[in-house]
Amino acid sequence: MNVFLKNKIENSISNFNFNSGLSLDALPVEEKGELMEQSRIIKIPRKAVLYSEGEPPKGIYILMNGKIKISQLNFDGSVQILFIYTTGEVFGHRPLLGNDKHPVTATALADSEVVFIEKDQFLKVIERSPRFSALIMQSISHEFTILVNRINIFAQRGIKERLALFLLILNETYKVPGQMSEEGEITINRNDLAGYTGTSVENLVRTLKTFKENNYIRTMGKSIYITDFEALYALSGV
Amino acid sequence: MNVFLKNKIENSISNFNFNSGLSLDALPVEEKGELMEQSRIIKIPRKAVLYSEGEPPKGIYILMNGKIKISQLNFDGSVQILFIYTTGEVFGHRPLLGNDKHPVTATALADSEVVFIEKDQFLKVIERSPRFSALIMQSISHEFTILVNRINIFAQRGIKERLALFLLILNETYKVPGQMSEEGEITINRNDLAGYTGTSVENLVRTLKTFKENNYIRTMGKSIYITDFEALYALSGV
DNA sequence: CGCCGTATTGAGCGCTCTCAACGAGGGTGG
DNA sequence: CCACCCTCGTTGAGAGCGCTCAATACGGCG
Repeated sequence: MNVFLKNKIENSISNFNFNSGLSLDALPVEEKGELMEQSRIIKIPRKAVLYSEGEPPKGIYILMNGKIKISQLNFDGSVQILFIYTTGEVFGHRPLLGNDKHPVTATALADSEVVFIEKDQFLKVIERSPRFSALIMQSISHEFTILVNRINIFAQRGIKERLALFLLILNETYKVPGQMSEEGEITINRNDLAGYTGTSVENLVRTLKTFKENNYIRTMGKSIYITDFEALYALSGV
Repeated sequence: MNVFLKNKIENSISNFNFNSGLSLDALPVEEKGELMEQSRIIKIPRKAVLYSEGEPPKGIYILMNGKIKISQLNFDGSVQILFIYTTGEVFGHRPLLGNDKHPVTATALADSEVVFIEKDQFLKVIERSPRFSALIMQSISHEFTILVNRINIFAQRGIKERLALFLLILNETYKVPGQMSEEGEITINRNDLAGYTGTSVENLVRTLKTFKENNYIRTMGKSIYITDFEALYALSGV
């Protein structure tokens, strides 16, 4: 894939996904140190729940390695996956700041490790550091924009288009950082992918099949690899 | 409608709508004064556009009276309405803080007046006031939660359910503040209501018709009045 | 080998969309 | 004042998409 197209696609995708929206790397050393001094590491095995919908938030989390899915349960029992976080991403801070209970459930998709920072510690550092406040406002505002874009996708596009877009997003999520290849191994299972796309498993499988027949993707076991980025990009209509 | 039920419904609806999410009333007098000193009032006649998708944000707006719709255009020409702002609401601050271009277009649904505050002035006050920063972080974080809930709605529910929910939201938007009656006159036209619900005009009309036949709503001319809040609430499944 | 969770395929139905036509109401110009 | 037009709302018919239910493969693990 030529580099111009690659950039164009990544650029568009970034309007619908906020991997590393909030990075503590941009923080001055003092604030970062202060945050980290009370932190501890939590291990979450695959399928374990980090927090559940309805719980009061206890602190914020930074994902060190693994994958965490953020999902919401419907009254009818169906599950919608909203985000999948990967290494380096910060989460759990928004309900803390907004005085909400957790609106979502966080579950490990793979064995994961997170750094946990206590609510009080986090709020204390924020209060003292305008720099940190500004960083958070910037990140959440940007993420707000991204969610608005997503609502549009869900309200207006069919499953083919949505899946095309989410595969491109997942490729970003699953590709190995620092590696030149733009192709990631998407290891999410069909049920979760259906919940992410907002459809049933059967429909998801059928759509994947047509993508395979068109050589947009290929599969090995349960893993999915994108073979034609441009086609998916065109299909997603973004 | 008994007061217990009314509260339950309003409470649930507030998870999907953020009327008055950010209110400057909670600001200390000095900050508010500083913000307002450079402000000016802009009149926007019905159907006029306040700002368009893709423009760089110039400042923030406080709606004094009227109604402003926030919409996004799709590549296929369809329009999704995301919010409808009413008196007292603040908007346009998020792209400013997130360094984004406007992701949406703001159009007057009725003759409106807004207070406009310059970008620089707004950012200056924020920088100086941790109190203001905290207020904004709280508001945007909460709004983020609401958008997450909405994505779920669009991804998982059919048109009947969505329309039931949005009618309840619009009732809050259109009811006269301070008036005891919980019933508002929803004056939005069919095309906009379809764009808000995320469906076609024809489908919208049909769904409205079944609501009328079930006595959930009644219409007078183009206005819609809710007659059975409980039924719509149950239907919305929230 | 049998079990269980996951993936895939098939069939049929219902919902939603699109295209098309018609109706109602308001405004304008003759 | 009336005829016309334009916008908005409503109704009908047919096609296609996406859902559910049901059955069948597949693969790891005891």
